[in-house]
Amino acid sequence: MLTEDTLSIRQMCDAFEVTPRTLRFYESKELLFPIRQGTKRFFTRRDRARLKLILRGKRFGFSLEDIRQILDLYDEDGSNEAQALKTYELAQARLAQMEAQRAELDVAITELRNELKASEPMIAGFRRAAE
Amino acid sequence: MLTEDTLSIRQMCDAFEVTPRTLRFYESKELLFPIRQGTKRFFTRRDRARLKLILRGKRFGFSLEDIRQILDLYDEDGSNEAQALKTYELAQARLAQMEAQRAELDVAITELRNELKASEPMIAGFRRAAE
DNA sequence: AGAGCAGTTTACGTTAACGTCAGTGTAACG
DNA sequence: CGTTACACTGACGTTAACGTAAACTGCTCT
Repeated sequence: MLTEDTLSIRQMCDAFEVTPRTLRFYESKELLFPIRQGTKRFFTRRDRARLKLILRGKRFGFSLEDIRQILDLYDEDGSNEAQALKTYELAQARLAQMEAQRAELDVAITELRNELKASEPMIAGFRRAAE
Repeated sequence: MLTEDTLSIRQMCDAFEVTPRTLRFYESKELLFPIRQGTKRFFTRRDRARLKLILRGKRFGFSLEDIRQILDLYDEDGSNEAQALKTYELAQARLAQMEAQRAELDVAITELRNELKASEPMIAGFRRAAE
């Protein structure tokens, strides 16, 4: 109970600067698995580790669904071989996706950087379009 | 008239690789102003210039609303230095965002790559065992 | 006249990640 | 026992940028 290494929903919110709604939402999406005593939630250190990774993933712009799948990597439940292999392949696919995304971003950055360096073309471009 | 320098909606779609729905949507959002003859639309060279910028803006990650505002600025008063500056600053801010995003993406890629390296031996073991 | 396009309007559907009530419960404080 | 403080469960609302389906209208060719 109180002596356990768990946090109430409010403590959890304060610790990670998220709303209760967010934590409940993550639970509904099977990203977190707080202990349910009666109706209340108690978040374990495992939940905290997962939330930390969830928030980091979000900062990187990944969807919650992506994150949920990646989280299984960190879970390390090596009990099931087929599952491990599957998550490994998922991670590989995800990595390829990320690298593609980065490549696109690089192109866009380079382009925009050139526009800014030239400074005038883009502005002039908008002028022409509006005449 | 037919001799005018305009394109039908289909010609416009083919030229820019967008759908009719997209062009109608942009018109409803006041990003484009095709001539309406009866019920049909005819896109002028001005529409084409604007669409070109709209698509470029989208590649840079600007929202349609951002783009509309920028285009409108020059509609009302094409020769305002302050407005040009505002556009420039918007682009700069967006570039900074993209660069930050890229940096974070790099970190994520590296981390995920490490995870994959770490689990490779285990996976290899499973593969051998599965033969 | 009929078929067959191309184009049009209207309007509901989609996805993500929660926000925002509304109504109910529970536990502790005074 | 009443009030305050939190927590819980639905469930509808929100934003962006279109997709998609339904039901026309208008032309042209045969």
